[in-house]
Amino acid sequence: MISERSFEVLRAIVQDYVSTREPVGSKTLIERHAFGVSSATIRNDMALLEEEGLIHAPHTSAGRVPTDLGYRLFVDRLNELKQLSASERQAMETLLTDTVDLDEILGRSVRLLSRLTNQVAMIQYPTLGGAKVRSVELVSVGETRVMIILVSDNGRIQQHVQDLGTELQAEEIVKLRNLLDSKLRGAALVEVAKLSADLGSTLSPQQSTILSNLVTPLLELVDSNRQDKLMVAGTANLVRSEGDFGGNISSLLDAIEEHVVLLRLISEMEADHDEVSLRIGSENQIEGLTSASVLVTGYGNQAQTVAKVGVIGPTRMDYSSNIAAVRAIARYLSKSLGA
Amino acid sequence: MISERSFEVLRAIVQDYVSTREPVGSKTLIERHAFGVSSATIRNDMALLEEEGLIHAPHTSAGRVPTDLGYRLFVDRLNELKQLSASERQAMETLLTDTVDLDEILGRSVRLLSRLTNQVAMIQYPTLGGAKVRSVELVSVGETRVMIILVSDNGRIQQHVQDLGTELQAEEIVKLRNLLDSKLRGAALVEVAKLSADLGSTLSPQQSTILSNLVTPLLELVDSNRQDKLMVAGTANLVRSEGDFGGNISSLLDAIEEHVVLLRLISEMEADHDEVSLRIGSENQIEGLTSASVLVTGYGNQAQTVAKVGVIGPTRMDYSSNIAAVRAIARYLSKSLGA
DNA sequence: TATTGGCACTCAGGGAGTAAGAGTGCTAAC
DNA sequence: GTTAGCACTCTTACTCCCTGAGTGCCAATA
Repeated sequence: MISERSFEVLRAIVQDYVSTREPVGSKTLIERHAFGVSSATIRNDMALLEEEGLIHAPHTSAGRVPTDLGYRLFVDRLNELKQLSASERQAMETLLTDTVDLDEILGRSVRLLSRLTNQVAMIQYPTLGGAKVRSVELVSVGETRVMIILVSDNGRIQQHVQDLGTELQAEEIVKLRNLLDSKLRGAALVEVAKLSADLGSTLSPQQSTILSNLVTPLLELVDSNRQDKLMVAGTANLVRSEGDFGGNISSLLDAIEEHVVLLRLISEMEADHDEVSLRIGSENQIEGLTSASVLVTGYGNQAQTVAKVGVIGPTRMDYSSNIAAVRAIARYLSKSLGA
Repeated sequence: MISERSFEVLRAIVQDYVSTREPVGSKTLIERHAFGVSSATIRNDMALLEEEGLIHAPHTSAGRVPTDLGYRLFVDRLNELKQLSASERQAMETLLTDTVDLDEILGRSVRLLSRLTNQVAMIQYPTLGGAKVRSVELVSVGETRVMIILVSDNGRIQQHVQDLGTELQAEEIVKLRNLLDSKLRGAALVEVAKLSADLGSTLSPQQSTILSNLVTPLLELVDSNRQDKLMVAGTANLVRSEGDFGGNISSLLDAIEEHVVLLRLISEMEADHDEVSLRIGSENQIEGLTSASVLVTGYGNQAQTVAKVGVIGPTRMDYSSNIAAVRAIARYLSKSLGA
């Protein structure tokens, strides 16, 4: 419907507004961008864009600001992405070296992402997805307590300490461990619940009650993988762009601290490997996020999306750079986890 | 030096300013508090307080605001602390039930504390202090990687995954585990480094290189307990009281996200069990925190301080309530960890 | 000596009025 | 379809002024 030049005008408006933070008018537009036409022509285009709901004037005598819809169109037609700068690549490389610990990797990654984008960055802990059980371990942890360790083949390790009420002999623990491990090893995590049901046929009544005391937390471990954790960094960036929100930052910060809410949102957003999913402003129905944009992509090992990385910021953000940065971090994370 | 009534005036100023957020003048003061004297007398007292550097007038025709020194004196003479309200007690009770997981306990506690105080709350992960090794475990985690688990007698469990480069037989792992466990079990964490030195005399050269590959991360585990972790909640509260800072919130948020800085600060502050340590405004030399107050107390099991809990907020905060809340949470944490 | 009433003085904050400037929409001409 | 021109609309910043809260000081009082 809208002409090619009109779209170029939209793009210019988005770019200028993002960099200057000020409504952009027809005159400044032709000064900065070499359209071959006069300001009057641009004005006509702008009127059209406004009619389409893509831009909007805060007041009569002001320039125009992109609407959520405008950003959306801009992003959808975004073809060339910014490259990371040399120093940014450098930072990535430094990050890549050493670090084996999952927490460490994720922690460094969020911080880097938030610095790269100047936004709030978040990384979802890898979920088990279609992962399999690599091994189950039981370890005595003093008195009546036992630590259950679940190792899955995506490298994630989870543990839980369970109080069994009665003291166990070392041999008993070994026996139970062997039983659990042999039954569950190699099974998909999804199947663990089913498999655990028909265990313990060969055990004494006492032992089987103990076993059931162990299985319950084990299932919770598996399950806690779905309602998993989130790591966030760079909230200070939010305050810096406070003006871009309606001063509603505190509710936004609340929403961000409520990891549960974010996780739900994130998991709703479909983003396969190397694809980016984006919710702009009012596209988010979640309270507190309606004037923010959420940008995520998936990461994970071996072609299988395991979790999401992304940023949260004002709708007025540099989508192009941010998408590039989020992708880069996602690729890096995938590589790290693949190892 | 200053008279009893003058101090009462200071106290009234602090209280009024904290609750109204506005400089308080002599007239409003006698209206709200029943001093038996006239406003002129109060003015004389105020002049005295100002001379002492305890209060300060933002401008000539405004009321007075407490200085950092004023808050300090107020706090030092604070004798009656506010009680927690019934609903607050209720929240604590609810928190007390169930929950075994350390992360869970700490997580709930920070959130509760931040809600109780309307400030940024923080909890330092329990350090090992004088803790002892309860057991050391080695668990194979696929291919060439091994998980090292260190269980200490304060209930803390730490693990690390180490890539050994070569694949190990199950029996070898058991053997190494037994060796490590027998040597280190019961030892104070501080001694681990020394004890680890004279291990492996009975092993083949190949095995002893593997062993040293295991000991290194083990020592790091012990050591990582010193530069330990921090959990923070309620940063949104900061934004809400933005006006109380010089609009410098973003640098403050940065400082808060830099857990390392906070940890250093916290560890400098001496706060034994049930004692509260407080830095008011400029008493903090750390950049970004100079207009904030940091309030911490210790918590831990068996009469031994293990780590700190506290809040960060504007110097204009309700010290009395906050101290009460921080103490209550600390007591709760101590109780939970004692179990 | 401590307290008080009185009074002149100061100054931030809140309108009201004004001028400048940016930007628009419209129309008529190219 | 594009452009120049123009009248019109608002925001923003600035100035001026006024009001009210609050002070400091002084002389009188108990």
